This record gives sequence, structure tokens and C-alpha cells, in this order.
Amino acid sequence: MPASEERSLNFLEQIVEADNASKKWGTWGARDPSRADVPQVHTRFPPEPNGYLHVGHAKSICLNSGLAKKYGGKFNLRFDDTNPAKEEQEYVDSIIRDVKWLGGDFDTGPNAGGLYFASNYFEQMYAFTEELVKKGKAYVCQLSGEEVSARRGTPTVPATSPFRDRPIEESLKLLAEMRDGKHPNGAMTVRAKIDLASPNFNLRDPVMYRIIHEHHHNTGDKWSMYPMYDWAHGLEDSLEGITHSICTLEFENHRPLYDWFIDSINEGRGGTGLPPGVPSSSWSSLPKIHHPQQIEFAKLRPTYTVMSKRNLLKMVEEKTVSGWDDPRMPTISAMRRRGYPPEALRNFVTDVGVTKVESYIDVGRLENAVRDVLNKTTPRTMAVLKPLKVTIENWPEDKIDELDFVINPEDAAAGKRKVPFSRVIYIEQDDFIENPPKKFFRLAPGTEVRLRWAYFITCTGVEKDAAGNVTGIRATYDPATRGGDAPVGPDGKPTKKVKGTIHWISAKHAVPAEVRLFDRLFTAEIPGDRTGNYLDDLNPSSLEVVQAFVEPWLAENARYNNETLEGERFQFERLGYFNVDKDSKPGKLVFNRTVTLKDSWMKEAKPGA
RNA sequence: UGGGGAUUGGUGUAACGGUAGCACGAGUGACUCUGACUCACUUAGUCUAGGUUCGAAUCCUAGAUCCCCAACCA
Repeated sequence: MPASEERSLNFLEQIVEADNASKKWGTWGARDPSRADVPQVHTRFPPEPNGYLHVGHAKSICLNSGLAKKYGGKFNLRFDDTNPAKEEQEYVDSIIRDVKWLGGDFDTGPNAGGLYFASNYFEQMYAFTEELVKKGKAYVCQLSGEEVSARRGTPTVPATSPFRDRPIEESLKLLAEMRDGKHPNGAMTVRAKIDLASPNFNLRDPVMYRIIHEHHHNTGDKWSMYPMYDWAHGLEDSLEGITHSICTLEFENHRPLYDWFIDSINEGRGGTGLPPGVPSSSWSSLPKIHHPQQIEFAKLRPTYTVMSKRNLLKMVEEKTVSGWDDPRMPTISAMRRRGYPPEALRNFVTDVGVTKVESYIDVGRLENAVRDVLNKTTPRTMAVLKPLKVTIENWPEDKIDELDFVINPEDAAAGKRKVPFSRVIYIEQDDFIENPPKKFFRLAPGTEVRLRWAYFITCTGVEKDAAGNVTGIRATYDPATRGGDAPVGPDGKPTKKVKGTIHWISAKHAVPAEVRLFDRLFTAEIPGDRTGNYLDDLNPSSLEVVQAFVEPWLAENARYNNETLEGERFQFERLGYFNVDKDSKPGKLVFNRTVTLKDSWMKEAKPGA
């Protein structure tokens, strides 16, 4: 897959390069004289700690940290923790873990910009607010939520507030009281005084602060007024010197508001003179604040998945899934648990690109990106998911043969290992059909197949129970095919060929293991599109648990790393990629199927499947 | 009805007035001790209608369709 070395620039990169060329943001020279000619590029990922990160956030993380990396800039992780009613420390911890796992190096390496919290800027934001009130650009409004809503107006009818022209001193007094916690939730808000008739509703005197008496994970009980996102967000970026504030499309309408806030703070600062009638003041000696450039991009929306935190939270709370890290979830922690390598997520994100077009991405592309990485990196091993017993009639009762098994055909350095073979083996139920259809290359009465790296066997009989179900089969092996190669004739060519090669496990050596097979959580490309309720499209069989057999080598090498939260990854030949789940315990192995192998036989046998 | 965005094969994405290209998917074939991987070939596209131009996906005009906006959420 194109890890995209020669891909053309996406529109974000084009903007950054144009800015760099024009020196729009200056260079890093002030901080580091040795980098006086490196243009400043400073990005950030600004999550609210109110849920777990999902694959959509992964796109933002990769975009932002990728830009910093590519242009020698800095990347910040900043929590947008402005609403204590919804935010929790647990989410802060999980987000930090997930961002680091994905390679968003906000605290290590050359691009580390640091870890920040919006709540650490509350004092500064309050000072800005006082300044705006004094400038006549903000006021305290004592309308209730319902009243504000009722007075909102329509696209052509302006909003109203009876408090917008109250004396500045009055607002200042109430502002101080809000800060001192003297008023209950909902009693009043601070509003920006912009334009009640604006066709852009974001400019109809938006609320800057509301009163929330609630414990905050970072600031404790210090504050009882909290800034709204719109007021806070642009300031956070400004304070951190963010050059390119990358966000999603729905914030396009908010950009004029962010511009207004910063312009209003800067008005009269830095000695540029005050508007007529405004007396000289404390802020005229203050420097202007940084004005980042906001750029909007379209969210990532994979098919067959839901992305809204609300809907994901609902599934967690109602136990539709086992938790935020249920391997079927689109969260980063679920993908890590399921065995997706972070590199695959990164490749996927660059592969689908970034634009302003709202589109759906075939979730199959994510699965392909996962296969791509895993194919190159995982050891091959054998496991039988749904065992069918095969007795090799001409193999001596107690004889055991040790056969060589290539660990990874894609990676010669991985070497070989021994796999035991004996008289009774298990093969996959799907690899035997009593009355096979055309083009079925596997085992059937009278046909011959190769057992991977072992012997050719021919099916000689079928055992059934009283109900007629196949309970086992009998076969004979060809001693001349040891290692899986047909004997070579005088002409140097193999004396026979078999079309099929199947995997197997020696019954005597088989180690039992639980294997969890996942399918998509939803059966509809766009869950809920049909009925309006995404749960109507839940896939009832998205989880299947089987008791499988694995080879001894795998049992010995199946490890789970409690520190990185990653289980060892393997390919089970012909079945897919699997990893060790955190539920594994000594004596009880649990594997997740990360993703299947592509299966063109399945497509042929069951068209449309 | 106001404002802000978007529209290129089945899907995603390039082309920035000069040959509509790439990737995924799909199809066919080759290879193969994984029906995997790999390789080759094929497939199919500029929202519509006008206009400017030697030349338009790109510029202009009009229209169509889709998304976002009237939380004290982010």
C-alpha cells in the first residue's frame, strides 16, 4: 500500500507550505537561534475529556501531529476541559494513552509541544472578559435559558436582550459576583455584544460564561463560572501560539466569532490607539495577542460504524458491547485491543486523504490497511477454529514426526520452527465437504490435499453419527511427500500436484484456546439511515466465540503486555490475523481475530457474501 | 425564507486555463506449499444549462442536489 511517499500535497499541506513560503508565522528563531530559518508550524489536538477517542479522532491526531513532524514544528495535546459536568479524569487518562499509542508525540521527541489544559487558562480568560466588558464589548445578561431561546429570533428577525445596554459598572459588579459564586446555576451569563441581527446566529450575542457549581477534575472547586467552548477555544490556541488551528467543518460558521473575540481583545492594545470616546486604559499597554488561522476539514466517517460519542456511550451504558474497548467498537482503545497496529491506522488516514468533502470511507479500507501491516510483520502459525478429526490410517499409532514450518514467508529472517505430526489430527470443518461443489480444492472423499508443511493425504472414508452428521474422517498419507513437497521425477519436475493446501493440528499436541471472532457491529453501511435509530441495524452475530486448538509453539509464545496493553500478534494461516486478548490467563488462552484474510473462495462459493 | 460550506469512475483522491491521473474496489489472467501475498491487464468519471477562450474539471452567469447553523454542549 502506498504509505504515500510521492502523494501530492493535501490542501492543509498546501496552505502550510504557502504560509511557510510567505513567512506568515515567522520562524522558530526566537526560541532557538539554530532554527532561525525554520518557519513556525504549531498544531494541536484539542479533545474534550468526555469519552474515549475513536477513529475519527485518529484522523485529527495524525493530521495535526503529522504536520508538525513534516515541517519541523510542534504539536500540543490540549484538553478542552471547560465543562465539569461532563468531564472525567478517566477520560483524560485514556486520551493521553491513546494519543501516545498512535504516535502523537506531544511530550517526547523533536516535535513535542507539550500537554495543556484549557482550565489552566481560566484566570487569563477571566481577565480578557473583564477587559471586554470594560470596552463595552461584553455584558452580563440575566435572561434565563428559555428566555434567550425564545428571544433568539429567526434568520430575518433579530434577537433581543433587555440587558445588552446596561451600564458597564453594573456588568462588572455582577461579573465579580459570578466569580465569587454568589449566584446559582442559570441565574445569569456573560454575553459578547456583537450583533443581534446577524444572519450568522453565532454572532447574536453568544454566551461566553455560564454558572456551573460543580467539581472540576483539574481546578477543583475554585471556579463556579465556566467559559463556553466558543469563547475559550480560540483563546487557548492563541495563548499556545498555535499557527494552524485545524478543526472540523461544523466550526466554519464559528470562525467569524473567534476572529471577533481576538480582534476585540486586540483593539486598543499595543499602542495602536483607541476608538474615539474610549478613555486611555490599562490594556493599552498590553501587547496584542496571537491570531491563529483556523482551517476546517471533513470528518472521517467509515461505513458500518457509528461515531458520535453519545451513541457510543449509549452502547457502553446499555451493555450492547462489553465496554469502550470492546474489540468491535470504533474506539482507539478497542482497535488496540483487537490487534490493529498503530501504523495501520496512520497509513489508513493518509491513504484516504483530507478534504472539505463530506464522504463515507469504506471501512474495508481500514481492514486492508491492517492486513497490509500484519502481513509483513506477523509470525505464521496454525490453529483450527472448528475442528474435524482426521485419522491417518497408515500412520503408526505412536509415531510422532517433527516437521519444519516457515515462520514468515514475507520475512526470511524469521526462520523456521518444528511442528509435531501424529496419527490423529484436526483440520478445519470448512476444509471438508462430502459432496463438494465445482472448484472446491480441499478435502472430499477420494481427493488428495497437502497438509501445510507436512504430507499429502487422501480421504478414504467418512465417519458419521446416528443423525448422519460427519464426526470424523479417515485418510491415508503419502510417505514420499514429507515436508509437503511432491517427489521429484527424473525430469526434475514434481511427480504430482495437488491444488489444495490446508492447515492442521496434531490432536495429541493441540492446546485448547478461546477465540473470539468479530464481525461488523452494524449490518447497514450507514447505521440508522433507514429507521432513524442506529440500534435497529445492530448485527446480531457480530461476536462468535469458539473453542479452538492451537499449536504448542503458539501457546508458548502467546503473550500479553500489561504495560503497552498490546497482545502478541500472529497470523493463523488461512484464517486471518489474531492477537492475544487481555482476558488471557495462565492455562486459558484467549485470542481475538483482528481481521480475516481475504478469501476469494468465499466470494465464489457464496456470491454477495 | 437568511447565513456558511460542498459537488471529478462504484468509493476515496489528484489536476490550480493546456494529454482527466493515482489508490481502493470489481473483473480477467499469471504465480503460489496460505483460494493469502505478489504481478499483469481490464473496467469506469468532471452535477445541469448557458457563456468567455484557440483551448474549461478549472474562469463567468443561472440552476440542481447534499451538509452545517437559532445549547447556558464541544
